[in-house]
Amino acid sequence: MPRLNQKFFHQETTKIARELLGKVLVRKSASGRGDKKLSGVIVETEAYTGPHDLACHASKGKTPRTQTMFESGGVWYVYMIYGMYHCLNIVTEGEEYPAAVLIRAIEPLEGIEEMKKNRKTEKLNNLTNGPGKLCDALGISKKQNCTSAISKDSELYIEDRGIKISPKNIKKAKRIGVDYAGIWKDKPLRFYIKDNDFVSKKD
DNA sequence: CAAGAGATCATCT
DNA sequence: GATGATCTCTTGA
Repeated sequence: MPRLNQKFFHQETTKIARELLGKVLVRKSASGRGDKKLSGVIVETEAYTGPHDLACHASKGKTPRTQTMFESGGVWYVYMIYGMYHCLNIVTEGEEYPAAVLIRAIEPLEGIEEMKKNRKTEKLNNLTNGPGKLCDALGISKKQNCTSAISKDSELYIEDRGIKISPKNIKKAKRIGVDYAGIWKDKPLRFYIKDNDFVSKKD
């Protein structure tokens, strides 16, 4: 299966956010006994489009936390929020241009039993339907911050398995939880697959 | 079902 | 010292 490469992540951020729908997020971990492979189809994303975007962490400038966003597109940006959850983003566009796409929800594909263990629930539709939940299910933490999504030995990457999402079935909406962002809070920069059960919030 | 509160800490002022 | 790109649980209709 072809992995998304640097060329893909150097496109415009909103385009990437849309095109990530239907792609497959793959988490390989060599921890414990034997290799584990966890994966799911990306069904919801949000674009954080650059230094001018007041919802984007990097709009406050380059700091120890946001410097990951200034890397060349194709590395993971993982941060902790509310003291207890992690959010997974893929950095986009060129070096020194801070932008990223937040992966908000996936539909579980492989490793579902492992995800249930990680999440301590049996409910399939409560495993990965939110940014904090999917990090929990896939065992993602700040260890993955600033690691590559495109290098050969990456434990976390995105595949194109040929799933095509028709533009008709892509919904646009305002982003979640960014009410502080002035005129940027209502911009339609959230994308999700219409009628998918694993989307975190619908309008 | 909706609304509200509490959890809990890295980050920046 | 305040706050957040969230989630879960409790309460009450």
